[in-house]
Amino acid sequence: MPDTRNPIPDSPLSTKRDQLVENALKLFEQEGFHATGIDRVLEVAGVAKMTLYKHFKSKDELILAALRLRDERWRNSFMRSIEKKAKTPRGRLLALFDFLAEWFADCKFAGCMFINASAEYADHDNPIHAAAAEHKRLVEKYVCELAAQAHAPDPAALAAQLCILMEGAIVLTQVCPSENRGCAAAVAKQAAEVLINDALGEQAP
Amino acid sequence: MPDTRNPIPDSPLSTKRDQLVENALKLFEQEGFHATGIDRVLEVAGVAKMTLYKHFKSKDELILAALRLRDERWRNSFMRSIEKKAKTPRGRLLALFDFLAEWFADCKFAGCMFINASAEYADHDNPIHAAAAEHKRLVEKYVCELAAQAHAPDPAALAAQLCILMEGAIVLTQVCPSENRGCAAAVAKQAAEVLINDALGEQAP
DNA sequence: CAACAAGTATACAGACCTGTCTATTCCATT
DNA sequence: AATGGAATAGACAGGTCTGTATACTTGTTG
Repeated sequence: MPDTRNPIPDSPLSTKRDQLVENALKLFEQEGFHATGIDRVLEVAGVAKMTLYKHFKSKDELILAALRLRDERWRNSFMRSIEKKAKTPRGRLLALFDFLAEWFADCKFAGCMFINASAEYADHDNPIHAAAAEHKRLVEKYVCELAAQAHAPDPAALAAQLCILMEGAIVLTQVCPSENRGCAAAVAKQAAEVLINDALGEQAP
Repeated sequence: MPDTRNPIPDSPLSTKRDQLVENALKLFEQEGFHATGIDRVLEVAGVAKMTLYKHFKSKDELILAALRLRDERWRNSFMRSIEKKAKTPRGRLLALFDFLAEWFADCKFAGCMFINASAEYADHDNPIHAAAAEHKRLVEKYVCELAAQAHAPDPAALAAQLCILMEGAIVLTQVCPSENRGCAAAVAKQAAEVLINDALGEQAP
């Protein structure tokens, strides 16, 4: 089998498949899933249609690949950022919301791709919707681990509360981008502080 | 001008226009906006295509009409329910989440139509997106009034926190419908209790 | 009865969509 | 030089979408 990768092996766009997923990800995020046609993806990626259908069975498969890439990247960036921002478990629970603030400040912020996917593919049995649910589950699992490290008496309960705050901040920033909405992350962080104090006790370790 | 309304005047479906908006509302909510074609709406509503385009300039206008109806109905039901559930301002702030729990329990719950609209029409200048933002603004305004009646020192801040909790519960219930997700409203209510106590002081009036 | 407003049925234009097919080119390895 | 895998361009099928045009029916009002 010949090496068909481009001159820089292991570079992010080393294969046609990667180019497709990469550009599909951007377009689906910015424009939506139904609103982004296959032809638009091909045009932006600079790839022929037959190449797409050699790598993916259908548009839905491409969407799933884009969501998988997004999930992997987002959670990696999320966890690395949190762990860099604070060293104590309690500090990290608060840092969740600093991460959100930075994300929202990106001028290309277009909401959470997984929430958007759930909205467009409402059927819960749809693999796309299922992928979105799995992403949220994994995020909550990580937050739950942080809560456990902070010795919360009921880590799952605290994690559930904090995740609800996170999702709420994401949604309000997406729906109401202007107004005083830039501060949704800050508001959520203040609320989180109260909830964390309530769960862990005021004296922070 | 002749009275072309059906025999029962002021009934919910007294005009063809009402039939269109009513059925469009249901379909857009259950299936999504892009995924619901005009023809499907016409079929379900039992109305001819020309009639639709006599009443609405475009599909987007129909979507806007459906969203306006939804906003009016949802907020009415929301406010009436809250005010029935509790008599004290503090109790009403908590009752927000009982309303959500009932909403989520509906087997046809398909998330918040306005969040979904924002996802499908990402451009903030799009009138559909703007209508969604306005809806959220009005909801928050109402919550803010409740917070003021409860004598919160900073009603806007408390309302912002509670609204973030509400949106988070809505989104998580939509994205992760199964699992232990039915309890998102209950988790949010517990968090709200802590936040309300923190804002108002423990002794409830 | 005549006029008119509202709605209907149906066909159609034109665009766009996903997915398939074919014939060709490129290029690395053998 | 020959082989064969990967990608290409481009046409195309078959469907769906929005929106328009036309001709017809119905029922009410004056």
